[in-house]
Amino acid sequence: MPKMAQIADNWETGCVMAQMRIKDIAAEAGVSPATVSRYLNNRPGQMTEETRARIAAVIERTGYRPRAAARNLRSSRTNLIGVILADIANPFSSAMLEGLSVSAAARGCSLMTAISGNDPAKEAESLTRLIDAGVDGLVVNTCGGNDEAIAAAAGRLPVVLLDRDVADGGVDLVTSNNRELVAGLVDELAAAGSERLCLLTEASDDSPVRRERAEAFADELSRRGLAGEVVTLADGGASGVGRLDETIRGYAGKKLGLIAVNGLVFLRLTEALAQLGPSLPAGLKIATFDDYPWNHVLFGGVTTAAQDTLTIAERVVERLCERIDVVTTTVGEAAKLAPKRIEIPGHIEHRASTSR
Amino acid sequence: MPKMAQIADNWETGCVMAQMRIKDIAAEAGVSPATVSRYLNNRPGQMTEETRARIAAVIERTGYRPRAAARNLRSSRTNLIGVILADIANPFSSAMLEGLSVSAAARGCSLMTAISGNDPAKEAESLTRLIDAGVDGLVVNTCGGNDEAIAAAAGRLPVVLLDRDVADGGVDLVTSNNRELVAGLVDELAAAGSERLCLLTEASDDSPVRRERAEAFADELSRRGLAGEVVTLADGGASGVGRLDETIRGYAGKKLGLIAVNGLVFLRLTEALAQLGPSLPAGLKIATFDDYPWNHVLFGGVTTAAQDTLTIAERVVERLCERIDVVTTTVGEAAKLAPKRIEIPGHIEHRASTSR
DNA sequence: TCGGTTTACGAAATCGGTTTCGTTTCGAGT
DNA sequence: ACTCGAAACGAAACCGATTTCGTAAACCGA
Repeated sequence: MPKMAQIADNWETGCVMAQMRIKDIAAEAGVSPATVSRYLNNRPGQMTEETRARIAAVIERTGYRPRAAARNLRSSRTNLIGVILADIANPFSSAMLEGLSVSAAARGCSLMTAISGNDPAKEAESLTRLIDAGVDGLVVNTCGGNDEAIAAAAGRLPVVLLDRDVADGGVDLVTSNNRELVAGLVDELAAAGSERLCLLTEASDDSPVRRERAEAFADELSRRGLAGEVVTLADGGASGVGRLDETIRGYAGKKLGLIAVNGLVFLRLTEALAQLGPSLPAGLKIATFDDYPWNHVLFGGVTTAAQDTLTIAERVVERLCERIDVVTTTVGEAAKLAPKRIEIPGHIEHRASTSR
Repeated sequence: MPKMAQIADNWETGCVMAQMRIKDIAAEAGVSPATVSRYLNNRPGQMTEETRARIAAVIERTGYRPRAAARNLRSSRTNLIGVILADIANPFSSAMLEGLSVSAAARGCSLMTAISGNDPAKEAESLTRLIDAGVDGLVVNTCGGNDEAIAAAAGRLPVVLLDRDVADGGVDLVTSNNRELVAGLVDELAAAGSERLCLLTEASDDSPVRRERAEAFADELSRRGLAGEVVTLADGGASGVGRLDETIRGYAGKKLGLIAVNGLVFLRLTEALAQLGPSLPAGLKIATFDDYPWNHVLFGGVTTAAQDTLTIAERVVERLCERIDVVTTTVGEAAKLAPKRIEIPGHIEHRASTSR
C-alpha cells in the first residue's frame, strides 16, 4: 500500500477517503508524477496507450481530483474569468451572466462575479479584488468613473468591456448595434403613423450607451426630416412623471411616438400612462429597448429592440480567451492585440404597441 | 538593490513594474518572509510597531500584492464561496446574487457563480467544478434531482441551501416563511371580499417551495372554511391559458381571488387576463409572490408577498462562514454543527389589485 | 542579580502540482 | 549492424506564500 497524504482518520467507519496527491497516483500506477501531470493536461509529449490506460484506471478508481491551488501556483493560470456587473437587477445583466457562464464553462473556465451596483467605488474595489484573486481575464460592464483604473487593468491582464465603453477607448468592447436598433425603432414608429417622436431618458443615466442611442436618435430624425426630441425624466419622483405627462399633453392630437431608452425608463413610462388610463391613448405608439418579460404582457405587447445577449456573451468570452491565449503563449511584448470594437446585431420585435 | 522575481523587461519605458515576491519585500524591509507574512495576516505573534511600520512602508511604496494561488496552496483556504443558481432569469435569483455578493465581500470573500438553468446535469457538473476549484463553501439554489450529490458535497465541505431544500434534509437551509406569507395573501384576498380562492401553479414546477406554498394554501382554506383549489396551468402553450380562462369563467359571479405561486405564473396570468380586457374583471382580485418590478405597474399595482432577499442572503453567508470557521478551526469530527433550518420573514405589499 | 516566561523574529520545511532538462528506449534509414 | 532522431518518461527544481519550530532578547517578580 502506497504512502498517502493523509490517511483517513477513521478508516473503520469508511467515512473519509484519503486525500490523494499526484505522487500517490503516480506510485500506484508505477509512473512518475510528471507523467501523471502530462496525462492530466494531455500534453504534447505523449505517452504509450498502455501507460495512459493504467493512469486512467488508477484515477478512475481512486476518484482523484488535482488541487487547483497547486496547479494555479505553478502555472500561474487559474481558468477563472472575473466579471464585474453594474446592475444585476437589470435583466440585461442577468441574461448576460447566464450567457457568460455557459460560454466560459464551454471553455473550462469558471466565473468570479462582482456587482458594483452602479457605485464607482465598489467597482474599483471589485477590480482589485478580482485581480488579486488571480483571474486570467476580466469582463467589465462598467458603471463609469473608473476609466483610468480600467485602462490600467487592461494593461496588466486581458480585459473586455461589456456594453459600456471607457473614455479613451483603448480596450476591447462588445456591444449591440445601437445605431441600427434606434433606426429600426424609428422606422417602426414612423410606419405606425407617428408624426413626432420622443426618446425618453433618465437624468441619472449618463452612460455611453444612452449617449450613443440619443445621438443616433437625433441623427435619424434629421436624416428623415422628422420632428421630435430627447426628453429627460427627472430621477425617481413624480416630477419626472409630471414632465412626461406634460410632454404627452403638449403633443395632444399630434400622433406621438415614444421610445424608452431602456427597460427601467419604460416601466416609469408605463406608470405614467397608467394615470391616463389602462390602455394606450388613441394614436400614441410606444417602443422600448431591451426584451424584458413584461414587454410581452404590457399593452398587449410592446415593440422592442432586443439585444442578442447570448451572442454578445459568447463573443466576449471568445475575445477574452483570445487575449488570454496570447498572453500565456507569447513571451515579450510581441503580438499585442490591437483593441477591437465588436458590434453584435440585435433585432426589432414587432408587437401590438406599434400596430397601426 | 535586492534581487527580484522578474525584473521589468523594459526598465527604460518604466512600463512594467517588477513582480515582487514576499521575500523581496522582506529583504527590502530588512526582515524575514515569515514576519512579512505575519504582517499581512496580522497574526497573534505581534511585532514591534517599528517593524510593522517599516513593512507597511515598503508594501505601500512597491504596491506589493500577495499571490492568492500561493496563499491558497499552503493554507488550503481560498476565501471563495461557490454559488449555484437554478434560474438567473428569475429576479429572485438576481436579487439573491447581489445580496450574496455584498455579504461575502463584507467578509473578504469573493463569489464563484454557476448557473444550472434548471438542468440537473448542469447543476451536478457545476457542483464538481466549483468544488474542484477549491471553494471554501457552497451556496446552492438547487433545481432538484441531485439530492444525493448535494448531500455528499455537504459531507465534504460547508454547504447552505438557498430557498429550496433537498429530500432527506440533512443540510442547512435558509428560506422564507412561506406558510405565513400564504396566510397573509389569503387574508388580503378575504379582506378584499373574495369568496373563492385559487392558487395558480405550473405543471413543470415541482419544487419543494411550490409544494410548501400549495400545502399551506390548502391548510389555510380549510382552517378558515373558505372555498378554493389549486389550479395547475399546463406548461407554455395556450392550453394553460385556456384552462385558466375556463376557471375564471367557471367562477363567474362568485367573487374570485387568484394567487400566483410565483412571478412567472403571474405573467402568464396577466397574459390570459389581457384577453378578457385591459383591467381586472369586476370583482376579481389577484395577488402574487415575489416582488418584481412589474408588480408596481400592472393593474395599477399588484399585491405581493415579498421575500426579504437581502436578509436571506446575509444569513446564508453568515451561516456558511460559521461552518467554514468550524471546519478550519477544529481538527477532527469534533464540533460538527447540526443542520439548521432558517426562516426569514417576508412581508405583504398591499397594492391596488386587492383593494375593495 | 537571577531563573522563568513572554515576545519578536528567522531558518527551513511545506503545500501539490507543473516544467525543465536529461536519459533511455525505440524505430527507421543506409 | 550502426547511427540518429524522435518519443516516452523520470529526477528534481520550482511556483510564492504559510507555518512550525527554535532562538535570542526583553521583561518580570523575588
